[in-house]
Amino acid sequence: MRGKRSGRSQGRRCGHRRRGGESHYFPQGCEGQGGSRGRHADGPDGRGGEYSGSRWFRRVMKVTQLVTKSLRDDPPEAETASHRLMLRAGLIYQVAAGIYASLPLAYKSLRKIENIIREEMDRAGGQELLMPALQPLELWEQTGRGAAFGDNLFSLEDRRGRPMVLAPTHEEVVTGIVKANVQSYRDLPVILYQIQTKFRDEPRPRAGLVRVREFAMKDAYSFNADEESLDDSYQAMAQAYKNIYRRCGLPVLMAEADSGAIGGKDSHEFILATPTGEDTVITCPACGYTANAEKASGVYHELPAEDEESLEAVSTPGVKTIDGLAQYLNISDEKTFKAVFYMADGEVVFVTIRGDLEVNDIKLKNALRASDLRLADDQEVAKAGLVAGSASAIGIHDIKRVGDLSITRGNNFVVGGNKPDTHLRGANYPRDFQVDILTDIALARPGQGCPNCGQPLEAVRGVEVGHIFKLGTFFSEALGANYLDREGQHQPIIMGCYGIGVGRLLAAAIEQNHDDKGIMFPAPIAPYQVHLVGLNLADEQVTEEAERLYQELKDQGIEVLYDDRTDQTAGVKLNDVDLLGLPVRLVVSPRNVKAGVVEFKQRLDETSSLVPAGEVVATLQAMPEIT
RNA sequence: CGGGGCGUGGCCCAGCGGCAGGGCGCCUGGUUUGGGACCAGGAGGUCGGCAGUUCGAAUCUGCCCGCCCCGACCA
Repeated sequence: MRGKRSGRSQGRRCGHRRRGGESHYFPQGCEGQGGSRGRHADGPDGRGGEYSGSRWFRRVMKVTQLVTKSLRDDPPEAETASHRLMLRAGLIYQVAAGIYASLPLAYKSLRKIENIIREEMDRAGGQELLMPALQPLELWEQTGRGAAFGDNLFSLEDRRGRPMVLAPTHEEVVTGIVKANVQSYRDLPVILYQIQTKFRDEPRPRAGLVRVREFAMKDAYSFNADEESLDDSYQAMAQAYKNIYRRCGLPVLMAEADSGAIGGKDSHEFILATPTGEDTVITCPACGYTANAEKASGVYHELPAEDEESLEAVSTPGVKTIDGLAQYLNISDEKTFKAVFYMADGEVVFVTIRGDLEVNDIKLKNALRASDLRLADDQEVAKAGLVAGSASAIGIHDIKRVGDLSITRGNNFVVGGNKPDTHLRGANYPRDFQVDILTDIALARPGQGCPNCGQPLEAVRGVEVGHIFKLGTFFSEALGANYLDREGQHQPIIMGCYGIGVGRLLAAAIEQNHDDKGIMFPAPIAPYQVHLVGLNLADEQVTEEAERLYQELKDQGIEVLYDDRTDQTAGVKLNDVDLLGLPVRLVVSPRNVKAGVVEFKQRLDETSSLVPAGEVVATLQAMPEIT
């Protein structure tokens, strides 16, 4: 450790040098960080100061030493921004579909993200552990999840022919660990977490690191004796997640989510908004209500009550759609019922919903408790004796019927006549027909009212960068993970699980933070904080000054990537700087050296400024976000 | 799994029955140096694989493999 840095560095790290109340990144003290910065242990190559002490990261790098190179052209296979930019900037290397190597620059970012996650998990009471990726299939059969994952499970055999899997997640193993180590309510609660590689044989990997088949993931698992305790753990994790995203410089939406086939009551997704995202959340700008598209509910137009009219057939030649029907009869589509046919686990299901609404497949699947749900095809519809385009629940008895709550709101609807070119007016539920299940299965849409405050809802696309679940007792019951309560009774442990895809988070961060020139890294997850560029390094004075500045930054513990290439023109170098998108660019050039200044520019800013060479370090150290 | 697109030096692409090409990059020498330089010389490819058609196949046909996009799927 050589001296002058360490003291002030630690103070800085703890936030003491923040100014003006700005506190974007390190708002909560500095547990778990003590002394890891500003220490200059000699690295394995003996070059002092290039490695951080306890983390053993290389803190500085010369471009001429970097293995990877940027690409001049956009890779044609990459359409989404993060994928394109990560390939171009030399962050990732594709090995196969959905399988990537993280090259040194990306790996630095990933390690930073991991460390932020690690610190927040530890702060929330988590204990880190490592579990095997390779597991016997038998374990997955005990919970039925071998079948549930199906082809998404990477499977193989060991040399004795024993079926094995590459784990897509670790609930089974972690539950076994807890079962072996927890007997009493006194041992609970427990939160364990892991950051490691997981495998899912995704049917369609896409968008670079957004959806891959092998990926680094943080999963945490909570084990609690009762619901209240589970709630505490869940809230602690939710808060930890918020801290993580804030510290990464990423604004995320926390959305109510469907808890899935296994899940218990609560589930939330964390969504980073970007137009190329795979998921849609419905959100209320007025009150903050946010839910994913599968879960969200919206308030739709209420129809005034009317006296029930009698049922009457109308001829509707050629009319097969709701739009066509509304137009033909000159009525609003709100005054019609649509019929939709599904196949749920091989059984035809008849679904009725108001004509202006759409069926939410996930809600329907949950209502039916079906494991496989899809739209019925024409043959299946015909075989069930249903008339597509003119169907209604009236007179249907031998098929399972599901009605959306919207069919109870209003009177005198136009419905199918169950024979071609015929509809019925004056249809009223439940006078004219019944359903087997009546519940909310409507898809929420932007423009509908917020269920909390009634203001119009909006739809936002984004990438899911975290998901937390209350699991309940599914795994503990299947695997016999019980504890003894105060009365000496065996009880299944109540579980929760909490995941963040590390690589996906990086990809989503880039997806959200880039321009047409390249990446714009949020400082906390940037591979280096400063991109030092020497222009015209054939000039000895320039080289001397650039090297001096590099050394000074290195000595001050500032992470710097130094473009020391002598064989590239200014254009190439400056474009590479914009492409990689580190927070700060410093340019040393003949004219700057003559003037005794260094050009200073932030990636987020349009303009640069000239800083006296002697004040560069002080300028950087005055920036709260630069580490 | 359905639909579409694409596989040609390290990268981006042209060629589509008759000698395998261009740009970038790379190597050597020289000139250049603030937004993807210039000159001269040079290295580098079983044209994704297999089979077939043909005097002759990168080019036509069939099968297969791989990659990308849309959809399905995504506790």
